[in-house]
Amino acid sequence: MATSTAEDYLKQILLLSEGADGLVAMGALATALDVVPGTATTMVKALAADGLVDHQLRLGVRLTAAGRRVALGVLRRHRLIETFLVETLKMDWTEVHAEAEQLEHAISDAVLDRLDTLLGHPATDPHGDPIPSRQGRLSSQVYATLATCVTTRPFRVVRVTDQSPEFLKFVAQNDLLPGDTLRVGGRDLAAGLVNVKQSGSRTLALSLAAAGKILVEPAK
Amino acid sequence: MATSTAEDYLKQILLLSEGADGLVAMGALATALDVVPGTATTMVKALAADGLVDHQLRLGVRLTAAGRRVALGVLRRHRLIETFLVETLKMDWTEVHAEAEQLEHAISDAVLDRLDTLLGHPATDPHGDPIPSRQGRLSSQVYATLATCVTTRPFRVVRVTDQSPEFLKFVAQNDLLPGDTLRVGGRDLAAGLVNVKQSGSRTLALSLAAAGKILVEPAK
DNA sequence: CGCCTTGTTTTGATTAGTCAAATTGATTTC
DNA sequence: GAAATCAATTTGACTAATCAAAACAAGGCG
Repeated sequence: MATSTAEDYLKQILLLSEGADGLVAMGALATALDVVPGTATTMVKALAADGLVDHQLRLGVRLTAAGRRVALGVLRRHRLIETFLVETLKMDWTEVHAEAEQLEHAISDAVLDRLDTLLGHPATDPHGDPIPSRQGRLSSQVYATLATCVTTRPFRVVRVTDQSPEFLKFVAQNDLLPGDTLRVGGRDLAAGLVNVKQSGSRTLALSLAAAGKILVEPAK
Repeated sequence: MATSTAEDYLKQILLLSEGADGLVAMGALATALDVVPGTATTMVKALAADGLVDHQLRLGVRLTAAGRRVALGVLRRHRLIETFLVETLKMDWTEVHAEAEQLEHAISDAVLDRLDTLLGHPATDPHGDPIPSRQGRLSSQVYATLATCVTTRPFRVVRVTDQSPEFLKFVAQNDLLPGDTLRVGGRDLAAGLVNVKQSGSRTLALSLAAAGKILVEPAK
């Protein structure tokens, strides 16, 4: 079992259930995987037969312990590969996601361990996403976002939760990379805008939706 | 087109047609790919329909120019990956073949180019197999083997043409690695044996079949 | 010359993954 | 409380890759 397609389903279920109550809707899963809903239903039934997921008919799906183990393995491979592509091969931050999407299904544990060692056992990938440990432990720290943090103190960006090249490019061009510090000047909820104050008295406006994808922690 | 399976067929046809008159028998292809003959026939017909191979009914198959281009690309990926695994990740010489078999279908040209640069544009992989250039040029130098070389002068191993871990392990344990120098003491054709004299007056006997897999060039 | 062996091709089934479209179930909405 | 809406599931069909086993072609041999 555990074909590359199955791995994709499991990984996606894991990602979509983060934060939520755990049940992932079929529609959301199908959209994320770019298949029609019926296909997702069929595949989820097969995964359920293998004991990798728990399918609540008509309500959604959640990972079993076994499925979660597989999914964390895939996620570890994905994020270590991304880190390798950026750190070692100096590839563009904004494009490694797609590369890793392919490689995560082809790389063996032996190679992965070497990579992990070469990189010094990194805790997060270049986007700030935590890398599951070899034992399948995933740091699930809850961070504030630019949409939710207080305006009274400076913050440092720790993670960007949108892997699309467009968004990542925007982030890079506006100094919102993990590690960059800033402070939220204020929010206009009616207009759905967040004002960010950066170093050098520079100011930047972004939508609440975009702000919610930038996770931060108190600076210093 | 060019699924990962098709890539494997094309690569294998290229490898099997080396040296031979160019026509690869279906049986040999099927054996190399570990499928039944009928499967090879079916797949070859499909590749022929795509203009990647020339199928001579009942006689065999050869690559077209387009097919050769694809096959050389796969071979380049395979051998560069092997080199990377050994040089950069310090993996075991005898096991990287299987790893590369998977990765060669998942790696993009962008990543491959970085790898090539990182490794300093190597001309051969760790087994001494030539790496096709980005333009699809493949050095096809003809070497003597331990089964064919003269006994009057020393030689240096340049290539080992059997990727099985067992054979590679044997090679490594007996100082027959690419770069090692030696001299053929004599041959007993009746018994099918070759006697090799190594540094330190060490002597080693191996079968003609094994000797034929070790390519050499005049030392110094 | 006809038979037999060997290798190749065909045929019919199977598995994994997918889509389009019809159907079903559940929830709002009136 | 029926009707309308929306998501989920089912059904039937398709593609890629494979196998098992039957059918076939071509030489080689008696």
